[in-house]
Amino acid sequence: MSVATVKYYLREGLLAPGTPVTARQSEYGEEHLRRLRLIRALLTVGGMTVQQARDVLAVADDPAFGRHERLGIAQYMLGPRITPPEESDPRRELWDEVFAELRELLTELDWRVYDEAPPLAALTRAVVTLRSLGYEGGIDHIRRYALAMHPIAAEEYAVLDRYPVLEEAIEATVAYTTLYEPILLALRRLAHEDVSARLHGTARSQPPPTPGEPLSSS
Amino acid sequence: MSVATVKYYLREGLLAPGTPVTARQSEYGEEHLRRLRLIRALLTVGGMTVQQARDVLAVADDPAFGRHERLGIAQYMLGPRITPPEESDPRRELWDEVFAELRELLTELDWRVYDEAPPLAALTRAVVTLRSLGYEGGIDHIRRYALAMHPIAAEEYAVLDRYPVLEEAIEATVAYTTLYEPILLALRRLAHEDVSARLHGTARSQPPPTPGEPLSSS
DNA sequence: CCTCCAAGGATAGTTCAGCTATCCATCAGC
DNA sequence: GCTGATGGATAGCTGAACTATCCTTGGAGG
Repeated sequence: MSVATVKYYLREGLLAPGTPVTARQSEYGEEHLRRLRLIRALLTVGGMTVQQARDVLAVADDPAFGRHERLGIAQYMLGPRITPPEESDPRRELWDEVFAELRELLTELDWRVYDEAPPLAALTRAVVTLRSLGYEGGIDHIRRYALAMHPIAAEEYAVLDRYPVLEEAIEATVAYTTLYEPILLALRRLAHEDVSARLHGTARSQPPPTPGEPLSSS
Repeated sequence: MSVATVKYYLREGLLAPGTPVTARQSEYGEEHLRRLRLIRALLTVGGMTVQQARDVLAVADDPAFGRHERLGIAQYMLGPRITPPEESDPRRELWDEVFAELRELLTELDWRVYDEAPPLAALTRAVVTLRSLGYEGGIDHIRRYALAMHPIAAEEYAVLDRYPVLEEAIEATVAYTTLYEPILLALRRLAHEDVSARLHGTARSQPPPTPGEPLSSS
């Protein structure tokens, strides 16, 4: 990573400035290196924008919040920020309908989440999109997913709760929340591959064509 | 969506040109609209790049492959394309170590996947990153995730197998694979929120601060 | 004490993706 | 024949994430 990039992160507020020893020299410690590694991880593996990373890390660093607030807020900042369509938008009706169904599901599952939770908006949008395309976006599917995810989330939370030092817990929250996402998605796809191979053993008996380049025909 | 954008998608090969009725007029049908909706969904909800969307849709349209190949290849094209570090790269050692562990896990689970499967590279990178940051990237965690995902993947595959018309099945594969990802991730975060609220009921008793704007202090 | 140059800071430039706007030629319809 | 919407090509725009340059400063070697 180049010096210019580090300067850029400093400018953008992702990285705290070192304590200036003199006017022309600042001191950077081990925590700066860790932070830099975390930033790179968020941007590359986590696929976050610099904006998002800044906001998340700002909360993580903000002593104005207590432990659980900081963990919770960090969570809130992590995902994409979806806003519902305008009142006037014709798609709003479908949105409201889906949102109501999802709320009902959450009530049924007895999940204690806020109506304003960003992931709920993201969930609503995804389901709305699926249905708009004419695909199965039924609540039964969602319920199955939800039931599969809950124990995993509980497990993860237990891991996070074991960090005694708040700063480390925050950073761990950010890291786990973000970096386990690609893991989850990759495993889903590997599972697809296995299911596919299992159902029709002959398919893809040879290594599949290399992706990345446009395919031969077409 | 503006006409200019549609032209752009045509140029980029995401959308098949209509059959030219005359030199100054082409005919677009219902399938073009569906394709456009799918493209928008892949780009916005799915978070894909135009490049990726093009490649995936190219396979979906390519009659040179059979049903299962096309489903499989589409899967392969969908995810991010990760390449392992160079042989010379010092991080390569860790990469190989993690990769070997993951292979072993997959063998233990009896999942039939290729060593070259892109999701496997993505998985490896995520685990490598976690460990590089000093976090828990143990195989036991991964196994738990894998066991949770497999039945879900099987269920999804069953849904896809019910599409009789190949073209529809392909498009459905792309749609489901991509659009269920944000659903999965959103549910994981909602589950986190529930677990957190459950463990310390007082935390976040008031609606959390609005994300999107820089917070007050900090 | 003077010079030198590495580090800090500011500013402008670069690259790429994803659009967006303009221009021009064409030809169905009046 | 004239018009004007449409297709096609080309160039421009915007934002994100860097990257390169320049200028300033002040401690260290001489």
